[in-house]
Amino acid sequence: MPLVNYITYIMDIATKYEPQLIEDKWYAFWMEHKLFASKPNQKPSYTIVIPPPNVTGILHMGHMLNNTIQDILIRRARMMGFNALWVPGTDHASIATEAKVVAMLKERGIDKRSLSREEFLKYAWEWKEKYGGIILKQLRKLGASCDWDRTKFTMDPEMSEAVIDVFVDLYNKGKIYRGVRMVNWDPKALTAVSDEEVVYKELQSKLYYVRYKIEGADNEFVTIATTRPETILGDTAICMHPEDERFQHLKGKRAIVPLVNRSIPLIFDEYVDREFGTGALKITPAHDINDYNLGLKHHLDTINIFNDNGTLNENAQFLVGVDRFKARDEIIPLLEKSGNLVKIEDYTNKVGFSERTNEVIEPKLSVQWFCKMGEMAKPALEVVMNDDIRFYPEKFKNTYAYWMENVKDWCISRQLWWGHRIPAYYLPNKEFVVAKTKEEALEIAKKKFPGLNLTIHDLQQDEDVLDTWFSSWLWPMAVFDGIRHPDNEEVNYYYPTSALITAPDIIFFWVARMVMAGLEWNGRVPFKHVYFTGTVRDKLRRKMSKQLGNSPDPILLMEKFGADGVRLGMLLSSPAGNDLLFDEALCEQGRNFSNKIWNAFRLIKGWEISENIPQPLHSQTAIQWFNVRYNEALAEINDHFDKFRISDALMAVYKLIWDDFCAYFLEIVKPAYQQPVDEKTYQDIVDIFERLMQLLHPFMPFITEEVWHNLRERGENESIMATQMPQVDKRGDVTDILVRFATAQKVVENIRRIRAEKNIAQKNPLELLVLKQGEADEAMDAVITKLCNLSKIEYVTEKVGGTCSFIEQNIEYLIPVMQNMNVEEELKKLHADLEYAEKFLQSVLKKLANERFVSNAPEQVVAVERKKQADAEEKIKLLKEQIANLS
RNA sequence: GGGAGCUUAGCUCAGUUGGUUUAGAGCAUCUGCCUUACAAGCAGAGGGUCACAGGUUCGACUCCUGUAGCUCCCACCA
Repeated sequence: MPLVNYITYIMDIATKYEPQLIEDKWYAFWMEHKLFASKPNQKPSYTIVIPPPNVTGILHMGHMLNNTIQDILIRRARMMGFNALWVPGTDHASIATEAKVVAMLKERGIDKRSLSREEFLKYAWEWKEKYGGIILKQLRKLGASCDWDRTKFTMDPEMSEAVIDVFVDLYNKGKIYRGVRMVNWDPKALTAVSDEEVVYKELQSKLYYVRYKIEGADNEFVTIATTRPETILGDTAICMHPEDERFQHLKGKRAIVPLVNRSIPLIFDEYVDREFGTGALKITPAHDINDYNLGLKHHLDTINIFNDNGTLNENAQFLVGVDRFKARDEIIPLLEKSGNLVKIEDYTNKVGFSERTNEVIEPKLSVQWFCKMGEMAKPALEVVMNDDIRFYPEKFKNTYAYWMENVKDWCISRQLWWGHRIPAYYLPNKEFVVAKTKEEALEIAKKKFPGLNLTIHDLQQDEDVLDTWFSSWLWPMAVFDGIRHPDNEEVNYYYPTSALITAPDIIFFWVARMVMAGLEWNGRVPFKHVYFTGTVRDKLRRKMSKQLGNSPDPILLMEKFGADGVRLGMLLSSPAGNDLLFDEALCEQGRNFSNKIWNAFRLIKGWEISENIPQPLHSQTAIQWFNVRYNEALAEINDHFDKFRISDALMAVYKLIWDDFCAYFLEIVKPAYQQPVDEKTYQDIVDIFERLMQLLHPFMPFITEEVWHNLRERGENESIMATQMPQVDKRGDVTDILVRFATAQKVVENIRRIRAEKNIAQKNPLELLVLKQGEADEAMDAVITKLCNLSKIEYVTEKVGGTCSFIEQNIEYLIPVMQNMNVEEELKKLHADLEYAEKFLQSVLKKLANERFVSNAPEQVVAVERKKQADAEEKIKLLKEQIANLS
């Protein structure tokens, strides 16, 4: 490598911020000093409980967004003087985990069915200890400031006990019952799933027209249309609309089911849509929820033709043992052969899939446990509608209200082994008792049935476990042991939690139920604010998915851009509730920002400090201005946080640092090349930089800690995390300096534009003439002089030839230009300005000429218009003079 | 089928109770710069009849009505 290139190479490395080592170093430091730990104390609490990720889960972009926001809120609260606690943990995720374990067993050549429940659970725990909770480790990389010593798992012994307590309590209150219902059966997971766990997808399918012979009539048929011809084998009626003229003559008759030759009644019900298909509907009460309801109403037989795994059973008589989809294909030729198939049409319909296994849901009649929701929903609805709990964005209140008003009972049993086993114990006489333990169950049973002479061996515990959400809904209380010990110090201190950060798709599964549970067992809401994040999508608006391969690995992203960079990238474009269109370019922007800060830091550290030189006026002015500007931004940022506008808050910090601090402030106070900086200015710069790092810390914890530590001498145990966030200074009206500085900025921009247009390098000094009478603003002039490399600013009363000029605040500024000026271009620009000003004046005059405006609008508004008029007229006058001078 | 929400610059979004010059930001774009913190950078510039059509008002991006398009939620018609 040639020497010159080599030097450039070394310089490049030095100027880049390298997050990897720095991030690991500081995370270890925070852990070592237990800076995330919290215990109840005198300070007010600020609590967040993590939405527990599946114990099987690995970090994806949704987690990144969600947890970044939680960390920001927690870190900020900590610095705002709260005792901040973020409780981490994982969810046992019955179906997902059981599936993983079954898969693991299969790999080892073990069939789940060959194992006893106890044996299986042993493997499951083994799996959990070995592979579970990876996600929590990954969160550390992100910088998550969770109190890790408090990590909870929904199947920890005390958590499980709470779940069982709650079940028993609800049962005793009469809110849990056992019943035969049509449930959503997942034939792959072999369990019922709740309505919320079913997702409907549109499918291209067929509509089969099949005719049924009318009993006792020759050559008379009724034709139905169905998408599931295999269920014909379970038909127990045909239904038509009572007012449908086409079928009046069939009233009271019966039909014959094809193939199985069963005689079934023809019934009439308004449920049937006369327009659809043939107007006749086959009824299979065992395998369709609507048919089931009609069956109840019309007292129909129920014939279950499916096994639990979705194959046909003996009741079907045909195709026994064949899978339901294969049976659909195979029954068609049979129907054709028997002369019952009329025609087949293409048809698009919606089919329910299990969210967990992606298997087509089979409606199935079975005995399940249910939890009554109606009574609990009422108060839970109330607290959201009256803003005891606030939703961000607010629109989700509607969704929530609709669900709560139409809430249905919750199917809480699952036919799995991994989970909280239902504490119901069956007796030899088919009765059951519900109790916390088998021993307690025995006591109750003995009292209830004294004649049975029961022993512990007569009791058989229910084989099912509870829906995973039946433990999740207790999470905000249970992590503080607030179910078993409702009045303990921790739950009294930390509960209700401050904010819940979650995704809107679990508003019913989880959020609503937590509210119910909180009110039921604690009497208070579980959280004050609920912030709903959007869905993370790719830049083409597609959801992140494994199949599309459009989901980046967050760990790799953090290695590439730094955790700080990725955190920033996640947030830069994600207002609450709006989908985040993720693009690596956003992380790049985050990384660039890290680098910008890093270089500002390098700049300052490179200066020599002198106690012997006085503070220049421009530096003094810049410091005065920046402090006011900081205060203004701080107030704005606080306001954004109050409204949970996190990305707006970030943008405000971002601009404060990049635009105000780097682009203006540092450029003003920067000493000339190889010149020292005066002590006073230096100290103020460090102070300002420090306060900026504090403001940014919640968003970018790592780089801010690194810079903060190196700005001054720090003690071994000090951390930016433990500092107090600066507070808004409300004293005095200080907007004057902001206005004056803004004007100075305009002047600077004009001079820079002229330099660019005239191709005059920054190193060549310019003179600035100001056509103004009265006092000069020396402080701002000093700033302008520094930023624009002026040799002097002179106040004049008359125009000078050979100058470029511009107007700011109706003051004319002139710059003598040595080179030949392009008069034509100058004039063109002036004419454009003039045209703009005149058009503007016209619009103002038009308004003022409107008598109704003048008489109706508030005085203030009219005054503003008159001021606009005066200003515009003055500007036009100046522009005309300039044009005259040049012509 | 029912409900909610959205439509502002090329993209993603702000725009607080109607009136602060003729609508803002970030990114992207264009032009010129390797200037001594930073080319992952600096300086400057361009870009929008606020979806459409009406209405209310002295005045509408903002309020009302209708139309079109998009998104989400709920229901689950075979």
